[in-house]
Amino acid sequence: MDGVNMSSNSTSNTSTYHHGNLRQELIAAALLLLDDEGIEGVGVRQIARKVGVAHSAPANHFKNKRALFTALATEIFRDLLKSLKTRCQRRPTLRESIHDFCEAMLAFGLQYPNRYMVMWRRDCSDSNDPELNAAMEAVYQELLAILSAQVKQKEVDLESQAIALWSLIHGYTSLRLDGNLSSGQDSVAGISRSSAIIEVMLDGLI
Amino acid sequence: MDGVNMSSNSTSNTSTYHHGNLRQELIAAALLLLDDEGIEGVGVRQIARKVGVAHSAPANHFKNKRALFTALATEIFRDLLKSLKTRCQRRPTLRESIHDFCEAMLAFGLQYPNRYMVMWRRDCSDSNDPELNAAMEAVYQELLAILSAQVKQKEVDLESQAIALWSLIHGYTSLRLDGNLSSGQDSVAGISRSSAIIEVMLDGLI
DNA sequence: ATGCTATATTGACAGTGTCAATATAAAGAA
DNA sequence: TTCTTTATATTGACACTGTCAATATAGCAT
Repeated sequence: MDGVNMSSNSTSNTSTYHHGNLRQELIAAALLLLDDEGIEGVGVRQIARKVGVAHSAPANHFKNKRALFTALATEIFRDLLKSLKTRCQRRPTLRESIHDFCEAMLAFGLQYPNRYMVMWRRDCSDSNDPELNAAMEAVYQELLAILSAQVKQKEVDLESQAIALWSLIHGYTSLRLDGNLSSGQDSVAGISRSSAIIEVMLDGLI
Repeated sequence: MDGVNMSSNSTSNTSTYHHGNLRQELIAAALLLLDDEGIEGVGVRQIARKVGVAHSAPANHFKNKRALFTALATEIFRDLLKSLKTRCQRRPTLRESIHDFCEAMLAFGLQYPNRYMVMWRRDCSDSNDPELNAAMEAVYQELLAILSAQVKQKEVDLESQAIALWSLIHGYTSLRLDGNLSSGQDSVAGISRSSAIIEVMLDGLI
């Protein structure tokens, strides 16, 4: 209640008491571990070991492993959004905008496959966490904004079109990352498979 | 206490030392456990406990936990295929056939959410297992058969159309099961959301 | 019967997440 | 200053887990 300095960190403050800011370092270490060893490699003790603190130190910053994964997923969603915003400048046609968005999403998944999977693994994180939900919603809203700016009105409502596109790109990326598409299916006739399936969505199946 | 003959296994069905078809019972128990407690609840010891055998008995039938999940996922894929085959009789129009297929897939996911997730979790199972891959491929081929029977030739090749549809339904189902679609989005204007997004795919976005 | 092999049990080991008790460092009040 | 309170870190324990090695048992072929 001192009220002198109100410019900094009125909300998310991880103050520097003992270790500096352990919370941030824990998440950074978790990200490294995630990239290197996969989801299985991300454990409370493992992370603590990596940072160089006692095995139970993380408990001060994260109630439990689930809370840690929740923070991790939130961070990743925010990174994804940043990546989308920089890679998808506004384009003249809706077709190009959609292609950009989808390609950017897929690119993020291919670059950080484990991060991508963690984002959607709600069994690892707290499904009801407001910050996590907000971070995910922000990404979806980015797509919705593209559509609502230029989409033509059809018999199917806008929201359904957004969800369809959202499902398509997420489904394709997931299948790719999980290795559930036969190899050699990544491209066809010189163009990438992702471009092709977006074309299907744009022009219709029949 | 000693002296009493406790060799008479008073418990269950076949009280033989050698269990007969333990492998099958282990998978059955794993399925129950999966439905009830989620993926986290499926453990080697837990399953053994459920069946009533020693904690290390499963090792004779499954090299390790990953092998167990591989067999489990294979079984689930086969169940899904059976379910698809019975629910999707051949329909007069391609539009109806596709709707049937997608609705059946979604229905399976909604009925057995944990089973659905295990199917695609390649980090739990052995990605290179030929039986597992064959079981998955068989489901995909079912969709491909529907398309190739009736689809009109367009500028985009058939395989891309199949992958697009495959991605769409899998993506939508995953989003639903992971709770990543805001509630109240399950239907719109009286028809199910899944029907709406399939319409988007069929007719095209723009 | 005697082996042989498949299968089941037991016990151990290293690893995990989480909790309770304790220690220490920093911030605030006297 | 000194004292107190609070926030953070450590230690040790507990009940788990998956996996391995050694052992026991059952069933089958010879």
